[in-house]
Amino acid sequence: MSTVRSRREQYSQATKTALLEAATRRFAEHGFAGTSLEDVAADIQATRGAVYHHFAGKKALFEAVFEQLEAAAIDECVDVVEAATDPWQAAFDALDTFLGHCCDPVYGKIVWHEAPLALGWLRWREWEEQFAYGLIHELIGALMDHGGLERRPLETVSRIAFSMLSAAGLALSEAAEADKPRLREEYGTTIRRIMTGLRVS
Amino acid sequence: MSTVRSRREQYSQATKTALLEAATRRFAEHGFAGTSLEDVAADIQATRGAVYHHFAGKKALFEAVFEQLEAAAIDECVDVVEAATDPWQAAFDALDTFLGHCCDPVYGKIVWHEAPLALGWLRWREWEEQFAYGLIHELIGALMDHGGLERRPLETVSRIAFSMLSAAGLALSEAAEADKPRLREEYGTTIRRIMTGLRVS
DNA sequence: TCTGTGACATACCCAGCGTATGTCCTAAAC
DNA sequence: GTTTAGGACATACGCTGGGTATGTCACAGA
Repeated sequence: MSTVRSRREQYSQATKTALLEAATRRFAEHGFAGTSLEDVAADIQATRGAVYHHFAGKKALFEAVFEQLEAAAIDECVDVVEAATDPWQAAFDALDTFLGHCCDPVYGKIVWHEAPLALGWLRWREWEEQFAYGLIHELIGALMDHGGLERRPLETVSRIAFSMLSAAGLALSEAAEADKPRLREEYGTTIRRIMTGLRVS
Repeated sequence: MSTVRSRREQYSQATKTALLEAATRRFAEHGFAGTSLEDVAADIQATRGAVYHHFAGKKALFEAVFEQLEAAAIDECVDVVEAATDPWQAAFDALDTFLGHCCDPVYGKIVWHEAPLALGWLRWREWEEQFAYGLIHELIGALMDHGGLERRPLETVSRIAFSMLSAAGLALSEAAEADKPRLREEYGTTIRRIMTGLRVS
């Protein structure tokens, strides 16, 4: 997999990684609008030229940060889903894993707080479609097919489910560290209760 | 109520109103970021000086637009709530009124699409707390007290309810005109179904 | 050793917000 | 009727920050 790399290539890769890390910190701390590329570059003793060499622009840099965080989170959710035996357990385990991730301040702030602001709703959902959205679709579809979940328009139900998760993610990401366990519990049980309330058989 | 106004005052008020209207159109069409104060001013044959005379800045102008739209919508919802006889009818009527409002492209775009982007989540929710949020709190509280709605942390339930409305508002505001009736129906029945699923008595 | 190219740095342009200052015109005071 | 104060804008400027065009240097291959 990893071929032998020239020193140049290694340096370049290291720079890109460092930029991503710095950008992640900056975006999480100061938000998208409050972060200038100048600052990000300065954090790794470079200039904006380096940023524009590795990324197409500010948005692209943010998207790279976003994608990295989101991919990690979704991967973990997919794992627990695949490990589950019935659709309800799959959905609830995924929910719990997701809520756990949202307690990470960096993930919460960037994915739920900043991403819609930075990318706009449209691009944000395009990205989410690639990640969470597909999983939600799948989970809810499975619940309707084999879990006795009342059959309703999948798109609408998915959007609503997504919005509930978004509310939880937002709440957790801006909560004080001390409140997170309680909030996580509250959102978890409430969302589970809402879903089971839709069960008809 | 309306005292006699000097001509100057009348002119000034007319300018301010015209600015608000122009800004509403611009923000609805091109979004917050895509609208420059230059354009808004030019629309009424004025300069940015006029904008800065009447409003503290771009955000303040947007907030004025936002407040105007939101106040009108909430007022109408409050009316139907007050006309209702039981808490479930109140909640469902308010929901329906709300969904109706979201079909207005201007309201939908500005309040649900642009406002969070323009103001950030925090300031947005501060505003919403003043409008929708209070009403939702009240409605859900009443449902818990007298409607047999399962008693759960009010704050969390309100946030989740709010997020569902937000999803509906967002979906309706970006839907093609032809899809709106169907979507409105789908979101309405689904949300009602979710709420009744939480009834325990 | 020479040349090409990748990895940046530097320098510049431009949009757009905010602000400081200027101007005109009205309304009131004298 | 003249003066004066202040409101309602217009004009001009500074500054931040994203994007782009160009320059430079080191490394890799011939």
